[in-house]
Amino acid sequence: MQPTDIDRIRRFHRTVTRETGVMDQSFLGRGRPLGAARVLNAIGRGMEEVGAIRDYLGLDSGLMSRLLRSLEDEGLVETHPAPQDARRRVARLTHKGRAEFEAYEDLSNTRAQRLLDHHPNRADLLAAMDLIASALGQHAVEFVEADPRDPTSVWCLSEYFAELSRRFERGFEVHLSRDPEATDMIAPKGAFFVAMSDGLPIGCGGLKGHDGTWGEVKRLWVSPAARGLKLATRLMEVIEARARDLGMGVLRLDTNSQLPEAVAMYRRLGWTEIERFNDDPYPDVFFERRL
Amino acid sequence: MQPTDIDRIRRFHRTVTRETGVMDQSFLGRGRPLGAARVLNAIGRGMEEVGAIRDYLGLDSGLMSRLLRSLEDEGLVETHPAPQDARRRVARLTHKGRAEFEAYEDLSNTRAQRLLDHHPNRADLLAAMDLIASALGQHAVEFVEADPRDPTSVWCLSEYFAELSRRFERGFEVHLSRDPEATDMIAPKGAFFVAMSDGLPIGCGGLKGHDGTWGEVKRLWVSPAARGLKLATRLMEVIEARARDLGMGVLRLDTNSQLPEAVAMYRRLGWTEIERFNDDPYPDVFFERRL
DNA sequence: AAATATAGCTGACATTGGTCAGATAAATAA
DNA sequence: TTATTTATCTGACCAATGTCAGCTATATTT
Repeated sequence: MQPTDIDRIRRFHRTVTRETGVMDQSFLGRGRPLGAARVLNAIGRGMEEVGAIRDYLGLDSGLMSRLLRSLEDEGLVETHPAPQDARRRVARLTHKGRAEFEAYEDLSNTRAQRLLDHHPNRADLLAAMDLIASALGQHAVEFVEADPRDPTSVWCLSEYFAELSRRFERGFEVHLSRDPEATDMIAPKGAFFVAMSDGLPIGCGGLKGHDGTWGEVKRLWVSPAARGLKLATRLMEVIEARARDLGMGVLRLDTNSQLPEAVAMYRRLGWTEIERFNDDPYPDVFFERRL
Repeated sequence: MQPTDIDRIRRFHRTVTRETGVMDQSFLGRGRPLGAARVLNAIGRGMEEVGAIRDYLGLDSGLMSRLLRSLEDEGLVETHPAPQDARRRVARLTHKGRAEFEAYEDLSNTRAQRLLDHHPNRADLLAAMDLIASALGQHAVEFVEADPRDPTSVWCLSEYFAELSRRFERGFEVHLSRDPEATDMIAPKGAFFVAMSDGLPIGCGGLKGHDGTWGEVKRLWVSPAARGLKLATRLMEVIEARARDLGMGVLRLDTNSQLPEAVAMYRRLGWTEIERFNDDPYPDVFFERRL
């Protein structure tokens, strides 16, 4: 009897649920209830505001307060009133708390590493994980504004260029293309956005400002693992919204007929094809959209 | 900054943990604590013996007993002493319990279906899930003896034949090959095993008995998603153990040089290459092993 | 300034999950 | 037969989690 698609997903779910149970058990080994460990983790991962942690973990305010108190009693966490608003509090790890956080991290990392070591095909396994994480996390994607020179942005851009050089018949060399100056994609002239899914970059897009009169969409990239989830469309919405905020009246972009899914998307989103508006050697299709 | 392999696994883990949390929440929506829902689920999925359920869910005997009692009070479950051993008890769903179980199943199925509907590439997504589930569940694989004519066995065999016809230059047609009579792969003459991972078949292997004097390994197949995890080796161990139990003094098998990983495995396991011992048109490599 | 809203804390309480030491009844060994 | 082992159940207990109403201090609105 052939397993149905649903059977396969359910089996996946069962396996993975068991796995997270094992992980939780190993966390308990550090002598702290799971709730407290989760709060410690959230703080260690950079969440500072008590309210933000509460929302992220879905905790009742009373429970949150008590967990925080127990971490303070252990000497792992310090809380202070937020400078701008003394009703709110920010939590920070002490030295000891940082060490404890790292111990939990080690548990997770070791487990991840062992999985990797026991699998014959890392690349496929990781690609599978990226694909699933993107599919499951598609509603939790955050569009973060970033400096295009940040390491994360640079990584996205390098993936983007690598993809172009794979897909263009004649290859792609970024120095031959009109490489927008980073400062043109930074406020107040423009902007650059990275799509983050659970802390991992899975897409990016830039808005290059042209003397305040018009803007250009550049460097729109979505990780292969996240394609088909309408992420590019959502990135475009973010970029257009920003262009409107910056008072731009028109947006343009260039692309290439060797990227047919991109061309199709711009058409679908209501962009109109126009004449060539630059002398970049790579693009051969040009679009415009009035805001 | 490039995400490391560990980053990618951890992100996967976070996403999937959130997902299971959501699932658990939706289970709570039926007004029953998670523990009780899990027991109901185990029974619905065919686990009957109280002890087996307890082991599967990792519950303390006292807690198990109380959860079972609460399900009985709700009229969802009936327990009876086991016929062979009246100390043990078997639990069965009542009509009402069956309906409640189905309601939980619907929740899971609906969620799975929605994921499927929202993804552009079902085949890749499912393959990714199979790959990960096999990697994570590799230590929980069960080798179940089955009739080779069972639907599950038939499905494995059809996958096996499909693979052969893809990989053999001249294709493969089962009726041209020496198709062992199913009864030769059933006790007491032989055996057929299916490797089950969380309820899904991911591999199989048969032992064909030849008049009690010697045995032949047939139909050794491992699902593509589970390759590289030494599953074939473990299947071979199970088959050899059974051959010994059946008093066979020697095992033989035939294979094909177009399946180099299989040939390499037999060599690695200490099998010795021998002369052709049958007139099957497909194999061109023959092995033997004394027990 | 007074009223209102917000963020977090505290105490009281219920539920759930988990543990343990017997109790009971049936099976098995001596 | 009697003693021992096994499978489950019961009662007592505890820690963790979750919920709620009210409290305090600060910010915001009127």
